[in-house]
Amino acid sequence: MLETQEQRREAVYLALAQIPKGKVITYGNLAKLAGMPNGARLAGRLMCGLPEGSKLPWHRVINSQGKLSMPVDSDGYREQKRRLIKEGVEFVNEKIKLKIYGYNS
DNA sequence: CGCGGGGCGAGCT
DNA sequence: TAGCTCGCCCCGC
Repeated sequence: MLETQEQRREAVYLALAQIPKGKVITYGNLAKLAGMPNGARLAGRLMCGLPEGSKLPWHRVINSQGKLSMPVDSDGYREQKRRLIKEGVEFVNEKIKLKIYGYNS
């Protein structure tokens, strides 16, 4: 199970697809849900390579520090933050309150 | 086949 | 809280 990268990719996508609107999940947790206890970095890599038109809520994926894992001066950062705020997620000093918005299965 | 680096994470100082 | 180190896994050179 989860032998090929395609299977792992699917697993991560499926896990990501079940994150409800208004919630966020960490890379590590996402990988975990996908059946990869130590695939946090892989999850991050997959986010990088996500297709533009993908309906997946990639913006709900952040790092364990409750922050967006990319340069604050990048467009991607602003885009992700904008989408999250639009879903009702609060930011405090560029950080998200995982305690409240964190997703847990 | 080793090496360095990355949208990570946990632990220590 | 900020920085650093170390472990994991995947990729490109």
